[in-house]
Amino acid sequence: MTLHPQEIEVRFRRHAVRVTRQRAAIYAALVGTSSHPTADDLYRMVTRQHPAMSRNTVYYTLGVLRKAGLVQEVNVGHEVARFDGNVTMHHHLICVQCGRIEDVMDQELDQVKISNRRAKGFHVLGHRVEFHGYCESCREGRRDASPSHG
Amino acid sequence: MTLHPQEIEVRFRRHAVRVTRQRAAIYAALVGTSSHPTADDLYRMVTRQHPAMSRNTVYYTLGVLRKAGLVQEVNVGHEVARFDGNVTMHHHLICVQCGRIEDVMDQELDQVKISNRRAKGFHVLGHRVEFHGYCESCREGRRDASPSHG
DNA sequence: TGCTATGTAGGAATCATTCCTGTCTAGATA
DNA sequence: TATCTAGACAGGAATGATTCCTACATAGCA
Repeated sequence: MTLHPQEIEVRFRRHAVRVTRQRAAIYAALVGTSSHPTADDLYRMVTRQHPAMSRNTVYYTLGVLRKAGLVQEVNVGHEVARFDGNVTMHHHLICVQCGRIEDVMDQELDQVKISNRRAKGFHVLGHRVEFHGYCESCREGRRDASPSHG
Repeated sequence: MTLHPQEIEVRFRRHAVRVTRQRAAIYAALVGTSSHPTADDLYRMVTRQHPAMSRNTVYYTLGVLRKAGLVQEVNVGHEVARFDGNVTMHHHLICVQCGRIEDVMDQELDQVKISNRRAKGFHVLGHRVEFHGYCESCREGRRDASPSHG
Protein backbone atom coordinates (compact mmCIF):
# COMPACT_ATOMS: atom_id res chain seq x y z
CA MET A 1 0.00 0.00 0.00
CA THR A 2 1.41 3.42 -0.97
CA LEU A 3 0.36 6.45 1.04
CA HIS A 4 0.18 10.08 -0.01
CA PRO A 5 2.35 12.36 2.14
CA GLN A 6 -0.81 14.14 3.25
CA GLU A 7 -2.31 10.91 4.50
CA ILE A 8 0.83 10.21 6.50
CA GLU A 9 0.65 13.68 8.04
CA VAL A 10 -3.00 13.16 8.94
CA ARG A 11 -2.26 9.87 10.64
CA PHE A 12 0.69 11.30 12.55
CA ARG A 13 -1.34 14.25 13.80
CA ARG A 14 -4.26 12.03 14.72
CA HIS A 15 -1.87 10.03 16.90
CA ALA A 16 -0.05 13.10 18.28
CA VAL A 17 3.19 12.18 16.52
CA ARG A 18 5.36 15.09 15.37
CA VAL A 19 5.74 15.22 11.62
CA THR A 20 9.33 15.10 10.34
CA ARG A 21 10.75 14.08 6.99
CA GLN A 22 12.59 11.16 8.56
CA ARG A 23 9.51 9.76 10.25
CA ALA A 24 7.39 10.11 7.16
CA ALA A 25 10.04 8.30 5.11
CA ILE A 26 10.34 5.45 7.61
CA TYR A 27 6.60 5.04 7.96
CA ALA A 28 6.05 5.22 4.20
CA ALA A 29 8.68 2.53 3.62
CA LEU A 30 7.08 0.28 6.21
CA VAL A 31 3.51 0.69 4.99
CA GLY A 32 4.69 0.33 1.40
CA THR A 33 5.91 -3.23 1.85
CA SER A 34 4.34 -6.47 2.99
CA SER A 35 7.68 -8.03 3.83
CA HIS A 36 7.88 -7.30 7.57
CA PRO A 37 11.29 -5.64 7.41
CA THR A 38 13.81 -5.40 10.24
CA ALA A 39 15.00 -2.03 11.56
CA ASP A 40 18.10 -2.46 9.44
CA ASP A 41 16.10 -3.28 6.30
CA LEU A 42 14.19 -0.05 6.84
CA TYR A 43 17.43 1.83 7.41
CA ARG A 44 18.73 0.59 4.07
CA MET A 45 15.47 1.35 2.26
CA VAL A 46 15.24 4.86 3.66
CA THR A 47 18.87 5.94 3.29
CA ARG A 48 18.47 5.72 -0.50
CA GLN A 49 16.45 8.93 -0.31
CA HIS A 50 17.90 10.25 2.97
CA PRO A 51 21.60 9.36 3.01
CA ALA A 52 22.16 11.30 6.23
CA MET A 53 19.59 9.34 8.21
CA SER A 54 21.01 7.67 11.28
CA ARG A 55 20.28 4.08 12.20
CA ASN A 56 19.51 5.48 15.62
CA THR A 57 16.69 7.57 14.19
CA VAL A 58 15.17 4.46 12.66
CA TYR A 59 15.12 2.72 16.03
CA TYR A 60 13.85 5.80 17.83
CA THR A 61 11.13 6.43 15.26
CA LEU A 62 9.97 2.82 15.30
CA GLY A 63 9.68 3.14 19.06
CA VAL A 64 7.63 6.31 18.75
CA LEU A 65 5.35 4.84 16.09
CA ARG A 66 4.90 1.64 18.06
CA LYS A 67 3.89 3.50 21.20
CA ALA A 68 1.52 5.62 19.13
CA GLY A 69 -0.08 2.45 17.76
CA LEU A 70 0.87 3.12 14.14
CA VAL A 71 3.27 0.20 13.88
CA GLN A 72 3.41 -3.31 15.27
CA GLU A 73 6.35 -5.49 16.13
CA VAL A 74 6.35 -9.11 14.96
CA ASN A 75 8.77 -11.79 16.05
CA VAL A 76 9.77 -15.27 15.06
CA GLY A 77 11.92 -17.22 17.44
CA HIS A 78 14.47 -14.92 19.00
CA GLU A 79 15.42 -13.45 15.67
CA VAL A 80 15.91 -9.79 14.91
CA ALA A 81 12.82 -7.64 15.50
CA ARG A 82 10.55 -7.24 12.48
CA PHE A 83 7.96 -4.55 11.94
CA ASP A 84 4.53 -4.39 10.40
CA GLY A 85 2.70 -1.24 9.27
CA ASN A 86 -0.60 -3.10 9.34
CA VAL A 87 -2.12 -2.53 12.78
CA THR A 88 -5.61 -3.85 12.10
CA MET A 89 -6.19 -7.24 13.70
CA HIS A 90 -4.50 -9.91 11.66
CA HIS A 91 -2.63 -13.16 12.02
CA HIS A 92 0.56 -14.67 10.63
CA LEU A 93 1.84 -17.55 8.57
CA ILE A 94 5.49 -18.12 9.47
CA CYS A 95 7.86 -20.30 7.48
CA VAL A 96 9.96 -22.35 9.89
CA GLN A 97 12.65 -22.74 7.25
CA CYS A 98 13.23 -19.32 5.67
CA GLY A 99 11.52 -17.10 8.25
CA ARG A 100 9.12 -15.50 5.77
CA ILE A 101 6.04 -13.98 7.41
CA GLU A 102 2.73 -13.57 5.58
CA ASP A 103 -0.24 -11.64 6.92
CA VAL A 104 -3.55 -13.45 7.26
CA MET A 105 -6.82 -11.55 7.43
CA ASP A 106 -9.61 -13.84 8.62
CA GLN A 107 -12.66 -12.85 10.63
CA GLU A 108 -13.06 -16.33 12.06
CA LEU A 109 -9.58 -16.13 13.55
CA ASP A 110 -10.35 -12.63 14.85
CA GLN A 111 -13.16 -14.14 16.87
CA VAL A 112 -11.12 -16.79 18.67
CA LYS A 113 -11.77 -16.42 22.40
CA ILE A 114 -10.49 -17.72 25.69
CA SER A 115 -12.94 -18.70 28.40
CA ASN A 116 -12.86 -16.65 31.59
CA ARG A 117 -12.14 -19.80 33.50
CA ARG A 118 -8.90 -20.32 31.58
CA ALA A 119 -7.80 -16.67 31.46
CA LYS A 120 -6.09 -16.85 34.89
CA GLY A 121 -7.26 -13.39 35.89
CA PHE A 122 -5.88 -11.72 32.77
CA HIS A 123 -7.75 -8.80 31.27
CA VAL A 124 -7.36 -9.80 27.63
CA LEU A 125 -7.05 -6.95 25.12
CA GLY A 126 -6.41 -8.91 21.96
CA HIS A 127 -4.93 -12.00 20.45
CA ARG A 128 -3.00 -13.25 17.47
CA VAL A 129 -2.80 -16.65 15.83
CA GLU A 130 0.53 -17.81 14.40
CA PHE A 131 0.60 -20.68 11.94
CA HIS A 132 3.95 -22.39 11.55
CA GLY A 133 4.93 -24.44 8.51
CA TYR A 134 6.73 -24.43 5.18
CA CYS A 135 6.05 -21.68 2.67
CA GLU A 136 5.44 -22.55 -0.95
CA SER A 137 9.04 -22.16 -2.12
CA CYS A 138 10.50 -24.04 0.85
CA ARG A 139 8.02 -26.88 0.20
CA GLU A 140 9.34 -27.12 -3.34
CA GLY A 141 12.91 -27.27 -2.13
CA ARG A 142 11.90 -30.18 0.09
CA ARG A 143 10.27 -32.32 -2.63
CA ASP A 144 13.49 -34.36 -2.95
CA ALA A 145 13.77 -35.08 0.75
CA SER A 146 12.70 -38.57 1.71
CA PRO A 147 9.30 -38.29 3.39
CA SER A 148 10.19 -40.99 5.94
CA HIS A 149 13.28 -39.32 7.35
CA GLY A 150 12.33 -35.78 7.18
CA MET B 1 6.49 -30.62 37.33
CA THR B 2 9.47 -32.44 38.90
CA LEU B 3 11.07 -35.28 36.98
CA HIS B 4 12.98 -38.28 38.29
CA PRO B 5 16.51 -38.52 36.88
CA GLN B 6 15.53 -41.80 35.24
CA GLU B 7 12.65 -40.16 33.42
CA ILE B 8 15.00 -37.49 32.09
CA GLU B 9 17.37 -40.17 30.87
CA VAL B 10 14.55 -42.03 29.17
CA ARG B 11 13.40 -38.89 27.39
CA PHE B 12 16.91 -38.00 26.28
CA ARG B 13 17.54 -41.46 24.88
CA ARG B 14 14.18 -41.54 23.16
CA HIS B 15 15.17 -38.31 21.38
CA ALA B 16 18.76 -39.43 20.71
CA VAL B 17 20.18 -36.81 23.04
CA ARG B 18 23.38 -37.76 24.87
CA VAL B 19 22.91 -37.89 28.63
CA THR B 20 25.24 -35.62 30.61
CA ARG B 21 24.92 -34.15 34.08
CA GLN B 22 24.80 -30.64 32.69
CA ARG B 23 21.99 -31.39 30.28
CA ALA B 24 19.96 -33.23 32.87
CA ALA B 25 20.33 -30.29 35.26
CA ILE B 26 19.29 -27.73 32.67
CA TYR B 27 16.33 -29.76 31.48
CA ALA B 28 15.21 -30.51 35.03
CA ALA B 29 15.34 -26.83 35.92
CA LEU B 30 13.30 -25.92 32.86
CA VAL B 31 10.64 -28.59 33.31
CA GLY B 32 10.50 -27.84 37.04
CA THR B 33 9.25 -24.29 36.55
CA SER B 34 6.28 -22.73 34.82
CA SER B 35 7.96 -19.34 34.59
CA HIS B 36 9.39 -19.51 31.05
CA PRO B 37 12.94 -18.61 32.10
CA THR B 38 15.59 -17.00 29.92
CA ALA B 39 18.88 -18.73 29.18
CA ASP B 40 20.45 -16.59 31.87
CA ASP B 41 17.75 -17.45 34.42
CA LEU B 42 18.51 -21.10 33.78
CA TYR B 43 22.23 -20.47 34.08
CA ARG B 44 21.69 -18.93 37.50
CA MET B 45 19.35 -21.72 38.61
CA VAL B 46 21.71 -24.46 37.50
CA THR B 47 25.02 -23.03 38.73
CA ARG B 48 23.75 -23.39 42.30
CA GLN B 49 24.33 -27.15 41.94
CA HIS B 50 26.96 -26.97 39.19
CA PRO B 51 29.14 -23.94 39.87
CA ALA B 52 31.51 -24.83 37.02
CA MET B 53 28.77 -24.81 34.39
CA SER B 54 29.47 -22.42 31.56
CA ARG B 55 26.84 -20.03 30.21
CA ASN B 56 27.89 -21.34 26.83
CA THR B 57 26.80 -24.85 27.80
CA VAL B 58 23.36 -23.52 28.71
CA TYR B 59 22.96 -21.98 25.27
CA TYR B 60 24.38 -25.01 23.52
CA THR B 61 22.18 -27.41 25.47
CA LEU B 62 19.05 -25.36 24.89
CA GLY B 63 19.86 -25.52 21.17
CA VAL B 64 20.28 -29.29 21.31
CA LEU B 65 17.08 -29.80 23.30
CA ARG B 66 15.15 -27.49 21.00
CA LYS B 67 16.28 -29.32 17.88
CA ALA B 68 15.40 -32.60 19.56
CA GLY B 69 11.90 -31.30 20.26
CA LEU B 70 12.23 -31.46 24.06
CA VAL B 71 12.11 -27.71 24.56
CA GLN B 72 10.31 -24.82 22.94
CA GLU B 73 11.29 -21.19 22.56
CA VAL B 74 8.74 -18.51 23.38
CA ASN B 75 9.08 -14.83 22.64
CA VAL B 76 7.40 -11.61 23.55
CA GLY B 77 8.27 -8.53 21.56
CA HIS B 78 11.97 -8.54 20.78
CA GLU B 79 12.88 -9.36 24.33
CA VAL B 80 15.39 -11.92 25.46
CA ALA B 81 14.59 -15.49 24.39
CA ARG B 82 12.48 -17.46 26.87
CA PHE B 83 12.15 -21.22 27.07
CA ASP B 84 9.38 -23.65 27.82
CA GLY B 85 9.77 -27.29 28.79
CA ASN B 86 6.16 -27.98 27.84
CA VAL B 87 6.16 -29.12 24.21
CA THR B 88 2.59 -30.39 23.99
CA MET B 89 0.36 -28.06 22.01
CA HIS B 90 -0.55 -25.10 24.13
CA HIS B 91 -1.15 -21.37 23.92
CA HIS B 92 -0.05 -18.32 25.86
CA LEU B 93 -1.37 -15.44 27.91
CA ILE B 94 1.15 -12.62 27.79
CA CYS B 95 1.09 -9.59 30.06
CA VAL B 96 1.88 -6.49 28.01
CA GLN B 97 3.04 -4.69 31.15
CA CYS B 98 5.29 -7.07 33.09
CA GLY B 99 6.01 -9.65 30.38
CA ARG B 100 4.71 -12.60 32.40
CA ILE B 101 3.75 -15.60 30.25
CA GLU B 102 1.15 -18.17 31.34
CA ASP B 103 0.48 -21.44 29.54
CA VAL B 104 -3.05 -22.12 28.33
CA MET B 105 -4.23 -25.64 27.59
CA ASP B 106 -7.48 -25.57 25.63
CA GLN B 107 -8.68 -28.10 23.09
CA GLU B 108 -10.86 -25.55 21.33
CA LEU B 109 -7.83 -23.39 20.67
CA ASP B 110 -5.88 -26.47 19.52
CA GLN B 111 -8.48 -26.95 16.81
CA VAL B 112 -8.25 -23.47 15.29
CA LYS B 113 -7.67 -23.88 11.56
CA ILE B 114 -6.83 -21.78 8.54
CA SER B 115 -8.68 -22.36 5.29
CA ASN B 116 -6.60 -23.62 2.36
CA ARG B 117 -7.64 -20.59 0.40
CA ARG B 118 -5.99 -18.28 2.95
CA ALA B 119 -2.91 -20.38 3.61
CA LYS B 120 -1.00 -18.90 0.63
CA GLY B 121 0.55 -22.21 -0.34
CA PHE B 122 1.95 -22.87 3.16
CA HIS B 123 2.07 -26.42 4.43
CA VAL B 124 0.94 -25.70 7.97
CA LEU B 125 2.42 -27.90 10.71
CA GLY B 126 0.95 -26.25 13.78
CA HIS B 127 -0.25 -23.05 15.32
CA ARG B 128 -0.27 -21.11 18.53
CA VAL B 129 -2.64 -18.51 19.90
CA GLU B 130 -1.22 -15.61 21.92
CA PHE B 131 -3.55 -13.56 24.12
CA HIS B 132 -2.23 -10.14 25.09
CA GLY B 133 -3.47 -8.19 28.09
CA TYR B 134 -2.87 -7.33 31.72
CA CYS B 135 -2.18 -10.07 34.23
CA GLU B 136 -4.00 -10.06 37.55
CA SER B 137 -1.34 -8.17 39.51
CA CYS B 138 -0.78 -5.57 36.78
CA ARG B 139 -4.56 -5.00 36.62
CA GLU B 140 -4.53 -4.27 40.33
CA GLY B 141 -1.70 -1.79 39.91
CA ARG B 142 -3.79 0.00 37.33
CA ARG B 143 -6.93 0.40 39.44
CA ASP B 144 -5.89 3.97 40.34
CA ALA B 145 -5.32 5.04 36.74
CA SER B 146 -8.12 7.16 35.33
CA PRO B 147 -10.11 4.95 32.95
CA SER B 148 -10.58 7.82 30.48
CA HIS B 149 -6.94 8.65 29.91
CA GLY B 150 -5.21 5.30 30.25
C1' DT C 1 9.71 35.49 14.15
C1' DG C 2 11.45 33.60 18.35
C1' DC C 3 11.23 29.97 21.88
C1' DT C 4 11.48 25.47 23.69
C1' DA C 5 10.43 20.78 23.86
C1' DT C 6 11.49 17.28 21.06
C1' DG C 7 13.92 15.03 17.26
C1' DT C 8 18.28 13.79 14.89
C1' DA C 9 23.14 12.21 13.96
C1' DG C 10 26.93 9.91 15.25
C1' DG C 11 29.67 7.58 18.16
C1' DA C 12 30.28 4.88 22.32
C1' DA C 13 28.39 1.38 25.36
C1' DT C 14 25.64 -2.67 26.44
C1' DC C 15 24.61 -7.28 26.50
C1' DA C 16 22.46 -11.53 24.62
C1' DT C 17 24.18 -14.77 21.74
C1' DT C 18 27.59 -17.11 18.89
C1' DC C 19 32.23 -18.50 17.64
C1' DC C 20 36.70 -20.55 18.61
C1' DT C 21 39.76 -23.71 20.69
C1' DG C 22 41.76 -26.91 23.75
C1' DT C 23 40.30 -30.40 26.94
C1' DC C 24 37.11 -33.89 28.52
C1' DT C 25 33.72 -37.69 28.45
C1' DA C 26 29.55 -40.64 27.01
C1' DG C 27 28.85 -44.52 25.13
C1' DA C 28 30.08 -47.82 21.61
C1' DT C 29 33.36 -51.62 20.69
C1' DA C 30 36.76 -55.16 21.38
C1' DT D 1 37.24 -53.63 31.62
C1' DA D 2 40.28 -50.68 28.57
C1' DT D 3 40.29 -48.11 24.39
C1' DC D 4 38.58 -44.99 21.05
C1' DT D 5 36.28 -41.06 19.01
C1' DA D 6 32.44 -38.09 18.00
C1' DG D 7 30.41 -35.01 20.42
C1' DA D 8 30.16 -32.08 24.78
C1' DC D 9 32.20 -28.71 27.89
C1' DA D 10 34.56 -24.37 29.70
C1' DG D 11 36.20 -20.07 29.10
C1' DG D 12 37.33 -16.30 26.65
C1' DA D 13 36.94 -13.53 22.49
C1' DA D 14 33.94 -11.81 18.83
C1' DT D 15 29.59 -10.35 16.93
C1' DG D 16 25.83 -7.55 16.18
C1' DA D 17 21.27 -5.70 17.36
C1' DT D 18 19.83 -2.30 20.28
C1' DT D 19 20.31 1.45 23.60
C1' DC D 20 22.64 5.36 25.70
C1' DC D 21 24.84 9.87 25.52
C1' DT D 22 25.36 14.40 23.86
C1' DA D 23 25.62 18.40 20.98
C1' DC D 24 23.14 20.39 17.32
C1' DA D 25 18.74 21.11 14.58
C1' DT D 26 13.87 21.85 13.97
C1' DA D 27 8.53 21.35 14.45
C1' DG D 28 5.06 23.70 15.97
C1' DC D 29 3.21 26.93 19.23
C1' DA D 30 2.72 31.85 20.99
